[in-house]
Amino acid sequence: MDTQPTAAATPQQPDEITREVVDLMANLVALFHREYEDAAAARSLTGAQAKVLALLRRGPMPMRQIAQTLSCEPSNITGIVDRLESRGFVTREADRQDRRVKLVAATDTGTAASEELRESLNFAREPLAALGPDERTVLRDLLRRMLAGASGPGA
Amino acid sequence: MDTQPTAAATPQQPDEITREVVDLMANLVALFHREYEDAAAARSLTGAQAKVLALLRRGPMPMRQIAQTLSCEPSNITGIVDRLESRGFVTREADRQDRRVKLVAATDTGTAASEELRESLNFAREPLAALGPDERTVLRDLLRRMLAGASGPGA
DNA sequence: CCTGAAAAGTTGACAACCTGAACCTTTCAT
DNA sequence: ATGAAAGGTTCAGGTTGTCAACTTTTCAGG
Repeated sequence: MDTQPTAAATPQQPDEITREVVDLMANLVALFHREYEDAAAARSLTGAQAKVLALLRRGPMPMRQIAQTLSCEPSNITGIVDRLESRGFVTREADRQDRRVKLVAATDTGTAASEELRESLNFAREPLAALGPDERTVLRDLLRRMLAGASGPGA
Repeated sequence: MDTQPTAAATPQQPDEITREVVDLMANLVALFHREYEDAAAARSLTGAQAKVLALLRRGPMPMRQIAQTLSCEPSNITGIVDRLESRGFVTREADRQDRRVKLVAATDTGTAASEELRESLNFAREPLAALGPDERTVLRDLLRRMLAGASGPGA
Protein backbone atom coordinates (compact mmCIF):
# COMPACT_ATOMS: atom_id res chain seq x y z
CA MET A 1 0.00 0.00 0.00
CA ASP A 2 2.94 2.24 0.39
CA THR A 3 3.26 4.85 -2.22
CA GLN A 4 5.74 4.15 -4.82
CA PRO A 5 6.05 7.60 -6.24
CA THR A 6 5.48 6.21 -9.65
CA ALA A 7 2.69 4.57 -11.45
CA ALA A 8 -0.69 4.90 -9.84
CA ALA A 9 -1.50 8.56 -10.24
CA THR A 10 1.09 9.53 -12.77
CA PRO A 11 0.05 9.08 -16.36
CA GLN A 12 2.56 6.53 -17.45
CA GLN A 13 3.83 6.13 -20.95
CA PRO A 14 1.30 4.19 -22.89
CA ASP A 15 2.61 0.69 -23.38
CA GLU A 16 2.78 -0.88 -26.79
CA ILE A 17 -0.36 -2.96 -26.35
CA THR A 18 -2.45 -0.01 -25.28
CA ARG A 19 -1.19 2.02 -28.18
CA GLU A 20 -2.14 -0.66 -30.66
CA VAL A 21 -5.53 -1.26 -29.07
CA VAL A 22 -6.26 2.44 -29.35
CA ASP A 23 -5.35 2.40 -33.02
CA LEU A 24 -7.45 -0.70 -33.66
CA MET A 25 -10.32 0.92 -31.81
CA ALA A 26 -10.00 4.01 -33.96
CA ASN A 27 -10.26 1.91 -37.09
CA LEU A 28 -13.19 -0.06 -35.76
CA VAL A 29 -14.93 3.11 -34.69
CA ALA A 30 -14.48 4.59 -38.15
CA LEU A 31 -15.80 1.42 -39.73
CA PHE A 32 -18.87 1.17 -37.52
CA HIS A 33 -19.55 4.86 -37.90
CA ARG A 34 -19.57 4.56 -41.66
CA GLU A 35 -21.84 1.54 -41.57
CA TYR A 36 -24.22 3.30 -39.25
CA GLU A 37 -24.41 6.36 -41.47
CA ASP A 38 -24.97 4.19 -44.53
CA ALA A 39 -27.66 2.11 -42.87
CA ALA A 40 -29.41 5.28 -41.76
CA ALA A 41 -29.08 6.88 -45.19
CA ALA A 42 -30.61 3.77 -46.74
CA ARG A 43 -33.75 4.68 -44.77
CA SER A 44 -33.40 8.36 -45.67
CA LEU A 45 -32.33 9.23 -42.15
CA THR A 46 -29.21 11.05 -41.10
CA GLY A 47 -26.96 9.68 -38.39
CA ALA A 48 -28.11 12.25 -35.86
CA GLN A 49 -31.77 11.59 -36.60
CA ALA A 50 -31.21 7.85 -36.24
CA LYS A 51 -29.50 8.38 -32.89
CA VAL A 52 -32.38 10.41 -31.52
CA LEU A 53 -34.86 7.86 -32.79
CA ALA A 54 -32.85 5.09 -31.14
CA LEU A 55 -33.00 6.91 -27.81
CA LEU A 56 -36.77 7.04 -27.98
CA ARG A 57 -37.07 3.26 -28.10
CA ARG A 58 -37.16 3.39 -24.31
CA GLY A 59 -40.09 5.76 -24.35
CA PRO A 60 -40.78 9.52 -24.60
CA MET A 61 -38.03 11.81 -23.46
CA PRO A 62 -37.67 15.56 -22.80
CA MET A 63 -35.64 17.57 -25.27
CA ARG A 64 -33.13 18.51 -22.64
CA GLN A 65 -32.46 14.93 -21.70
CA ILE A 66 -31.87 14.04 -25.32
CA ALA A 67 -29.34 16.85 -25.54
CA GLN A 68 -27.58 15.70 -22.39
CA THR A 69 -27.44 12.10 -23.52
CA LEU A 70 -26.00 13.05 -26.88
CA SER A 71 -23.69 15.65 -25.32
CA CYS A 72 -24.81 18.59 -27.40
CA GLU A 73 -26.66 21.86 -26.99
CA PRO A 74 -30.45 21.77 -26.58
CA SER A 75 -30.87 24.19 -29.45
CA ASN A 76 -29.33 21.58 -31.70
CA ILE A 77 -31.97 19.03 -30.78
CA THR A 78 -34.72 21.46 -31.73
CA GLY A 79 -33.71 21.29 -35.38
CA ILE A 80 -33.26 17.54 -35.48
CA VAL A 81 -36.63 16.92 -33.84
CA ASP A 82 -38.18 19.48 -36.19
CA ARG A 83 -37.06 17.45 -39.19
CA LEU A 84 -38.09 14.14 -37.63
CA GLU A 85 -41.48 15.58 -36.71
CA SER A 86 -42.11 17.04 -40.15
CA ARG A 87 -41.70 13.56 -41.56
CA GLY A 88 -43.92 11.86 -39.05
CA PHE A 89 -41.27 9.91 -37.16
CA VAL A 90 -41.81 11.75 -33.92
CA THR A 91 -44.29 13.89 -32.00
CA ARG A 92 -43.91 16.61 -29.40
CA GLU A 93 -46.32 16.48 -26.50
CA ALA A 94 -46.41 18.74 -23.48
CA ASP A 95 -45.62 17.23 -20.13
CA ARG A 96 -48.54 17.47 -17.74
CA GLN A 97 -46.42 17.82 -14.64
CA ASP A 98 -44.21 20.59 -15.98
CA ARG A 99 -45.50 22.56 -18.88
CA ARG A 100 -42.07 23.88 -19.74
CA VAL A 101 -40.92 20.47 -20.84
CA LYS A 102 -41.83 18.87 -24.16
CA LEU A 103 -41.80 15.13 -24.40
CA VAL A 104 -40.60 13.73 -27.68
CA ALA A 105 -42.17 10.40 -28.56
CA ALA A 106 -41.53 8.15 -31.54
CA THR A 107 -44.53 7.38 -33.70
CA ASP A 108 -45.19 3.86 -34.93
CA THR A 109 -43.43 4.74 -38.15
CA GLY A 110 -40.49 6.07 -36.19
CA THR A 111 -40.17 3.03 -33.98
CA ALA A 112 -40.44 0.75 -36.98
CA ALA A 113 -37.69 2.59 -38.82
CA SER A 114 -35.45 2.51 -35.78
CA GLU A 115 -35.97 -1.18 -35.15
CA GLU A 116 -35.41 -1.98 -38.79
CA LEU A 117 -32.18 -0.05 -38.77
CA ARG A 118 -31.06 -1.83 -35.63
CA GLU A 119 -31.75 -5.20 -37.17
CA SER A 120 -29.92 -4.29 -40.34
CA LEU A 121 -26.93 -3.37 -38.23
CA ASN A 122 -26.91 -6.74 -36.59
CA PHE A 123 -26.73 -8.38 -39.95
CA ALA A 124 -24.28 -5.99 -41.48
CA ARG A 125 -21.60 -6.47 -38.89
CA GLU A 126 -19.11 -8.22 -41.10
CA PRO A 127 -16.29 -7.78 -38.64
CA LEU A 128 -18.10 -9.80 -36.01
CA ALA A 129 -18.52 -12.66 -38.43
CA ALA A 130 -14.79 -13.26 -38.17
CA LEU A 131 -15.15 -14.35 -34.57
CA GLY A 132 -16.45 -17.60 -33.16
CA PRO A 133 -19.24 -17.73 -30.59
CA ASP A 134 -16.90 -18.17 -27.63
CA GLU A 135 -14.72 -15.33 -28.80
CA ARG A 136 -17.74 -13.12 -29.11
CA THR A 137 -18.52 -13.86 -25.50
CA VAL A 138 -15.03 -12.87 -24.44
CA LEU A 139 -15.31 -9.68 -26.45
CA ARG A 140 -18.66 -8.90 -24.92
CA ASP A 141 -17.28 -9.27 -21.40
CA LEU A 142 -14.29 -7.07 -22.14
CA LEU A 143 -16.48 -4.40 -23.67
CA ARG A 144 -18.84 -4.55 -20.72
CA ARG A 145 -15.95 -3.99 -18.36
CA MET A 146 -14.66 -1.09 -20.41
CA LEU A 147 -18.02 0.62 -20.46
CA ALA A 148 -18.94 -0.10 -16.86
CA GLY A 149 -17.18 2.96 -15.51
CA ALA A 150 -17.84 5.29 -18.40
CA SER A 151 -20.90 7.45 -18.75
CA GLY A 152 -22.88 5.43 -21.19
CA PRO A 153 -25.90 6.87 -23.00
CA GLY A 154 -28.20 4.97 -20.71
CA ALA A 155 -28.85 2.39 -23.38
CA MET B 1 -20.62 -21.36 -60.20
CA ASP B 2 -23.92 -22.87 -59.21
CA THR B 3 -25.66 -21.28 -56.28
CA GLN B 4 -26.55 -23.54 -53.45
CA PRO B 5 -28.54 -21.66 -50.89
CA THR B 6 -26.11 -22.67 -48.16
CA ALA B 7 -25.98 -21.36 -44.65
CA ALA B 8 -22.89 -19.34 -45.42
CA ALA B 9 -24.71 -16.83 -47.55
CA THR B 10 -27.99 -16.73 -45.68
CA PRO B 11 -28.12 -14.11 -42.98
CA GLN B 12 -29.14 -16.03 -39.89
CA GLN B 13 -30.97 -14.52 -36.97
CA PRO B 14 -28.51 -12.60 -34.85
CA ASP B 15 -27.89 -14.47 -31.62
CA GLU B 16 -28.14 -12.77 -28.28
CA ILE B 17 -24.40 -12.34 -27.85
CA THR B 18 -23.98 -10.70 -31.22
CA ARG B 19 -26.85 -8.37 -30.50
CA GLU B 20 -25.33 -7.28 -27.23
CA VAL B 21 -21.87 -6.87 -28.70
CA VAL B 22 -23.31 -4.63 -31.37
CA ASP B 23 -24.99 -2.48 -28.73
CA LEU B 24 -21.82 -2.29 -26.68
CA MET B 25 -19.92 -1.37 -29.78
CA ALA B 26 -22.38 1.40 -30.50
CA ASN B 27 -21.83 2.83 -27.04
CA LEU B 28 -18.08 2.54 -27.33
CA VAL B 29 -18.16 4.18 -30.71
CA ALA B 30 -20.17 7.08 -29.31
CA LEU B 31 -17.79 7.42 -26.40
CA PHE B 32 -14.65 7.39 -28.51
CA HIS B 33 -16.18 9.73 -31.01
CA ARG B 34 -16.95 12.26 -28.32
CA GLU B 35 -13.47 12.00 -26.84
CA TYR B 36 -11.90 12.42 -30.24
CA GLU B 37 -13.92 15.52 -31.01
CA ASP B 38 -13.11 17.01 -27.63
CA ALA B 39 -9.40 16.28 -27.95
CA ALA B 40 -9.39 17.85 -31.41
CA ALA B 41 -11.36 20.86 -30.22
CA ALA B 42 -8.86 21.38 -27.42
CA ARG B 43 -6.31 22.00 -30.17
CA SER B 44 -8.74 24.15 -32.14
CA LEU B 45 -9.20 21.45 -34.74
CA THR B 46 -12.45 19.90 -35.88
CA GLY B 47 -12.85 16.14 -36.02
CA ALA B 48 -12.67 16.06 -39.80
CA GLN B 49 -9.54 18.20 -39.85
CA ALA B 50 -7.89 15.97 -37.26
CA LYS B 51 -8.72 12.89 -39.32
CA VAL B 52 -7.13 14.33 -42.45
CA LEU B 53 -4.09 15.41 -40.48
CA ALA B 54 -3.80 11.92 -39.02
CA LEU B 55 -3.82 10.41 -42.50
CA LEU B 56 -0.89 12.57 -43.52
CA ARG B 57 1.37 11.13 -40.83
CA ARG B 58 2.32 8.49 -43.37
CA GLY B 59 3.39 11.12 -45.86
CA PRO B 60 1.85 13.34 -48.55
CA MET B 61 -1.32 12.12 -50.18
CA PRO B 62 -3.44 13.12 -53.19
CA MET B 63 -6.78 14.74 -52.48
CA ARG B 64 -8.65 11.92 -54.13
CA GLN B 65 -7.00 9.30 -52.00
CA ILE B 66 -7.92 11.22 -48.88
CA ALA B 67 -11.51 11.28 -50.04
CA GLN B 68 -11.50 7.57 -50.78
CA THR B 69 -9.95 6.71 -47.43
CA LEU B 70 -12.48 8.78 -45.55
CA SER B 71 -15.34 7.60 -47.78
CA CYS B 72 -16.54 10.99 -48.83
CA GLU B 73 -16.75 13.15 -51.95
CA PRO B 74 -13.57 14.81 -53.19
CA SER B 75 -15.27 18.20 -53.19
CA ASN B 76 -15.65 17.86 -49.46
CA ILE B 77 -11.91 17.43 -48.96
CA THR B 78 -11.27 20.66 -50.84
CA GLY B 79 -12.88 22.69 -48.10
CA ILE B 80 -11.27 20.84 -45.23
CA VAL B 81 -7.80 21.15 -46.76
CA ASP B 82 -8.52 24.81 -47.51
CA ARG B 83 -9.09 25.49 -43.84
CA LEU B 84 -6.10 23.42 -42.75
CA GLU B 85 -3.91 25.18 -45.29
CA SER B 86 -5.04 28.65 -44.29
CA ARG B 87 -3.86 27.89 -40.78
CA GLY B 88 -0.50 26.48 -41.79
CA PHE B 89 -1.13 22.85 -40.88
CA VAL B 90 -0.86 21.61 -44.43
CA THR B 91 0.45 22.50 -47.87
CA ARG B 92 -0.67 21.63 -51.39
CA GLU B 93 2.09 20.77 -53.83
CA ALA B 94 1.70 19.65 -57.41
CA ASP B 95 2.72 16.11 -58.25
CA ARG B 96 5.58 16.02 -60.73
CA GLN B 97 4.45 12.80 -62.40
CA ASP B 98 0.85 13.85 -62.90
CA ARG B 99 0.11 17.52 -62.83
CA ARG B 100 -3.57 16.95 -62.29
CA VAL B 101 -2.96 15.59 -58.82
CA LYS B 102 -2.24 17.77 -55.80
CA LEU B 103 -0.28 16.25 -52.97
CA VAL B 104 -1.34 17.38 -49.54
CA ALA B 105 1.50 17.33 -47.02
CA ALA B 106 1.45 18.12 -43.32
CA THR B 107 3.73 20.91 -42.19
CA ASP B 108 5.84 20.55 -39.05
CA THR B 109 3.13 22.35 -37.14
CA GLY B 110 0.55 19.99 -38.56
CA THR B 111 2.49 16.86 -37.72
CA ALA B 112 3.16 18.13 -34.22
CA ALA B 113 -0.52 18.85 -33.60
CA SER B 114 -1.51 15.44 -34.91
CA GLU B 115 1.07 13.60 -32.81
CA GLU B 116 0.10 15.55 -29.74
CA LEU B 117 -3.55 14.71 -30.26
CA ARG B 118 -2.69 11.06 -30.72
CA GLU B 119 -0.71 11.01 -27.49
CA SER B 120 -3.49 12.73 -25.61
CA LEU B 121 -5.87 10.07 -26.85
CA ASN B 122 -3.67 7.31 -25.53
CA PHE B 123 -3.78 8.85 -22.10
CA ALA B 124 -7.44 9.74 -22.16
CA ARG B 125 -8.69 6.25 -22.82
CA GLU B 126 -10.31 5.72 -19.47
CA PRO B 127 -12.18 2.66 -20.64
CA LEU B 128 -8.97 0.82 -21.35
CA ALA B 129 -7.72 1.48 -17.85
CA ALA B 130 -10.37 -0.89 -16.57
CA LEU B 131 -8.59 -3.82 -18.20
CA GLY B 132 -5.48 -5.63 -17.08
CA PRO B 133 -2.48 -6.12 -19.35
CA ASP B 134 -3.38 -9.67 -20.30
CA GLU B 135 -6.94 -8.68 -21.04
CA ARG B 136 -5.72 -5.89 -23.23
CA THR B 137 -3.74 -8.46 -25.19
CA VAL B 138 -6.82 -10.60 -25.68
CA LEU B 139 -8.78 -7.57 -26.77
CA ARG B 140 -6.06 -6.58 -29.20
CA ASP B 141 -6.06 -10.00 -30.81
CA LEU B 142 -9.82 -10.03 -31.17
CA LEU B 143 -9.84 -6.57 -32.71
CA ARG B 144 -7.07 -7.56 -35.08
CA ARG B 145 -9.11 -10.52 -36.24
CA MET B 146 -12.20 -8.40 -36.71
CA LEU B 147 -10.36 -5.84 -38.77
CA ALA B 148 -8.31 -8.29 -40.80
CA GLY B 149 -10.99 -8.79 -43.42
CA ALA B 150 -12.48 -5.33 -43.40
CA SER B 151 -11.32 -2.46 -45.54
CA GLY B 152 -9.30 -0.52 -43.02
CA PRO B 153 -8.19 3.06 -43.66
CA GLY B 154 -4.72 1.83 -44.45
CA ALA B 155 -3.48 2.92 -41.09
C1' DC C 1 -49.60 37.58 -3.17
C1' DC C 2 -45.61 39.40 -5.77
C1' DT C 3 -41.22 39.46 -7.44
C1' DG C 4 -37.20 37.70 -9.29
C1' DA C 5 -34.10 33.87 -10.34
C1' DA C 6 -33.70 29.65 -12.69
C1' DA C 7 -35.06 26.01 -16.05
C1' DA C 8 -36.98 24.25 -20.72
C1' DG C 9 -37.36 25.20 -25.23
C1' DT C 10 -37.02 28.13 -29.30
C1' DT C 11 -35.06 31.45 -32.54
C1' DG C 12 -31.45 33.66 -35.29
C1' DA C 13 -26.69 34.25 -36.83
C1' DC C 14 -22.80 31.93 -38.06
C1' DA C 15 -19.31 28.17 -39.13
C1' DA C 16 -18.18 23.54 -40.58
C1' DC C 17 -19.33 19.41 -42.97
C1' DC C 18 -21.26 16.87 -46.77
C1' DT C 19 -23.41 15.89 -51.35
C1' DG C 20 -24.33 16.49 -56.23
C1' DA C 21 -23.80 18.81 -60.59
C1' DA C 22 -21.12 21.71 -63.55
C1' DC C 23 -16.66 23.09 -64.86
C1' DC C 24 -11.42 23.40 -65.96
C1' DT C 25 -7.10 21.26 -66.62
C1' DT C 26 -4.33 17.41 -67.56
C1' DT C 27 -3.63 12.76 -69.12
C1' DC C 28 -4.14 9.01 -72.15
C1' DA C 29 -5.89 5.83 -75.72
C1' DT C 30 -7.07 5.53 -80.31
C1' DA D 1 -5.17 15.12 -83.26
C1' DT D 2 -9.28 14.20 -80.95
C1' DG D 3 -12.24 12.70 -77.56
C1' DA D 4 -12.94 10.25 -73.25
C1' DA D 5 -11.61 9.91 -68.61
C1' DA D 6 -9.45 11.41 -64.24
C1' DG D 7 -8.12 14.93 -60.49
C1' DG D 8 -9.62 19.22 -58.29
C1' DT D 9 -12.38 23.10 -57.71
C1' DT D 10 -16.62 25.83 -57.45
C1' DC D 11 -21.41 26.59 -56.48
C1' DA D 12 -25.94 25.67 -54.50
C1' DG D 13 -28.40 23.43 -50.98
C1' DG D 14 -29.18 20.74 -46.75
C1' DT D 15 -27.77 19.00 -41.96
C1' DT D 16 -25.22 19.42 -37.81
C1' DG D 17 -23.37 22.12 -34.25
C1' DT D 18 -22.37 26.33 -31.17
C1' DC D 19 -23.60 30.57 -28.84
C1' DA D 20 -26.42 34.46 -27.34
C1' DA D 21 -30.94 36.39 -26.74
C1' DC D 22 -35.69 35.56 -25.90
C1' DT D 23 -40.40 33.49 -24.13
C1' DT D 24 -42.83 30.72 -21.09
C1' DT D 25 -43.19 28.26 -16.95
C1' DT D 26 -41.79 27.01 -12.33
C1' DC D 27 -40.44 27.92 -7.79
C1' DA D 28 -38.42 30.19 -3.62
C1' DG D 29 -38.58 34.35 -0.48
C1' DG D 30 -40.34 38.36 1.33
